[in-house]
Amino acid sequence: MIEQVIKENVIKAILEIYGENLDEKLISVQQTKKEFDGDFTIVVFPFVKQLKKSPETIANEIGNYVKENVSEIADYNVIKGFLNFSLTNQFWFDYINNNNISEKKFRDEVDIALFPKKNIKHHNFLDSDCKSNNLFFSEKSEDLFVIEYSSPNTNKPLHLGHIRNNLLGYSVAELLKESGRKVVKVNLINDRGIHICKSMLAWQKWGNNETPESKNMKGDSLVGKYYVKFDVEYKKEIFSLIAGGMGEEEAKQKSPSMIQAQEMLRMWEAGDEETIKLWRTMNSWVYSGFDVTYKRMGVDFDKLYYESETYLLGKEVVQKGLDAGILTKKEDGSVWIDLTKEGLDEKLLLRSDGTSVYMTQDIGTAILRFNDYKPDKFIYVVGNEQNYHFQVLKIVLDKLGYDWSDKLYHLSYGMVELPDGKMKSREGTVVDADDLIDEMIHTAKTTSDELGKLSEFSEQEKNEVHRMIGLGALKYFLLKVDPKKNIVFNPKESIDFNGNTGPFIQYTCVRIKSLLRKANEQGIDVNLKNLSFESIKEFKKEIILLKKVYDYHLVIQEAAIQYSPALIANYAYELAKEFNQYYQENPILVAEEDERKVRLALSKLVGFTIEQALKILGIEVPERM
RNA sequence: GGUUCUGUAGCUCAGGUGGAUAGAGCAUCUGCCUUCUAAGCAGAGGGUCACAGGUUCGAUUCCUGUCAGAAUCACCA
Repeated sequence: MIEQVIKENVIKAILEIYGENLDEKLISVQQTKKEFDGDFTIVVFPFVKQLKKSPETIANEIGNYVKENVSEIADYNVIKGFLNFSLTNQFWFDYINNNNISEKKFRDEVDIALFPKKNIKHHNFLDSDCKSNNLFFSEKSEDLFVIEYSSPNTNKPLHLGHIRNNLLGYSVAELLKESGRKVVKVNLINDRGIHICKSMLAWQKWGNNETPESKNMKGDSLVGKYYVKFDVEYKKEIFSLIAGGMGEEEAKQKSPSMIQAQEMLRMWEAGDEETIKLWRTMNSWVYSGFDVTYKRMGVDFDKLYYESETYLLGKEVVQKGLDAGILTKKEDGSVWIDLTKEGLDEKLLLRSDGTSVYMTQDIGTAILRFNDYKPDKFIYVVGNEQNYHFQVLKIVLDKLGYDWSDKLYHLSYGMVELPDGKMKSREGTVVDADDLIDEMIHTAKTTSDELGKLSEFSEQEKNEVHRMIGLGALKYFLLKVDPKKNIVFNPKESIDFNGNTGPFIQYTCVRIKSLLRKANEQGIDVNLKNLSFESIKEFKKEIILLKKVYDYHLVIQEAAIQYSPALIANYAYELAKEFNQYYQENPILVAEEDERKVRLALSKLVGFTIEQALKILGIEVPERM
């Protein structure tokens, strides 16, 4: 790392020139802003107090020393208190030449991940070389991360909010892997509970034995239809009870449908055969629907947990806590934990009828998962509407004596809202996941057909490209935003395909692939090794691009620490934009031989880096578009 | 009311650990395809970084307060 070298030499300079030991924390090496000459900058203001000279003098004296002592430094300049260093071209030449070590294992992995369909002919960035230890691999960390995401309820189809969750979870997992951590992706399926009973009850009462086959409907949609139906009938009942003179709270409790749903939950927890059978059937419909949607989104899991298999453990633990006097039982039989000392309220852990609630189940699954993996960190990708829930969960586990509770991390993300507010499943104001994906792919197809660049492709190949672009646009749209911020999605304005978008970045990558393909056809060697730089006079724009590539591993580490794919998305965009400028201004294939080799090598390196970044976002790059 | 989060161009968003003249995209306007993919490039206009204090050589960034918005505080999940 050249930054470290500069830093160390600044310290040495200060020691030798001024005889002072400078606190390392005062030195920050940052990239020089574009408007100024140089590659890396030291801000000397923090040294002024200790060294008792003017900023300009200090900067010049340090600059001179470092230039003399570090061979990679070509020159320096001083503007006010800013000391700007320029690196030698040789440094960047070496950088390209040294970053082309062949890594077959890596090549195979990426090849399979990126190009599962071998029938499309493609140029692969990795087919010769292009992976380096110091550029793309960071130090291996032994930390094991368990990341839970998706966590669907099996009573309704997935909507746009779930898409954000799934993409975020998948992407953070990929990001952590790329940063050198070990990752296990898990999905906790909320397959039981009062909400599931609601759709079961509605289907039983009004379903006329409909099945996904008989209605030719996706299973999750069919079940979701009955979840909505329950709510409609429930509201009607409350309305008529209130009209009969009952108070609203009482009406909510005494509505026949609600009482029946609660009874069904009791039956379920008691293991009633018929209830369990219905539950199995309807859940299986939902799972086959989810499978389709997960596949389209391109997300996957290493391990599935079902709440129906973990909630009993939660109940057991709660009982133990009760015996130990940590929890309290009220007269009606309900079990609570008192968190008033922590500045929170009392929290219910078991209902008066003995059935378990959300918190009970989460206690159970947390313990089970810890025992399964003994991870260094648990990440829960769950919306910010549950901030309070996770705050409580950590405290409850801690109180119950689980000292690993501080390993839980709630990766809280913002809601996806419509222009007029929140999406609500029960009221039908949701953007359905399958519908939206269809729309995105359709828009990609329309645009693509207008441009007409895929005329040589078969229908099947075209569809594959449209799928990649439509999903690329959707994924980038959702992932480029800081996770904790809310996203407003306006269904009337379609998601962009131009500008700061997924397709823009994909397009840049496709252009590079095209270049390399043409070079290949013309018999031009695109091997990056042993490049000759002697005949190259101007290398300025190339350095700007290389600096961006050089940033890749820094961005990965920072993004991993922050659990933020948004940083990767923005990086990919900046790199793509930078390359497009370069591409526009500099002929590559028709350049003179040495220059052509260097430019191709650089293009290849950039293309590879962009594709890597997009892979972390779950975005694929087609061969043409 | 308590807790947490957000507030940057008309709109959607970037702005590591405080640093130089706050950046992109969309939208509006102007140029660039007989040369490697124009889903592109170049340029113009557009800002009291919500507001007020504080910390210091320096604050969009850190601290406090105010205002505005969101989430949550359920025998829903």
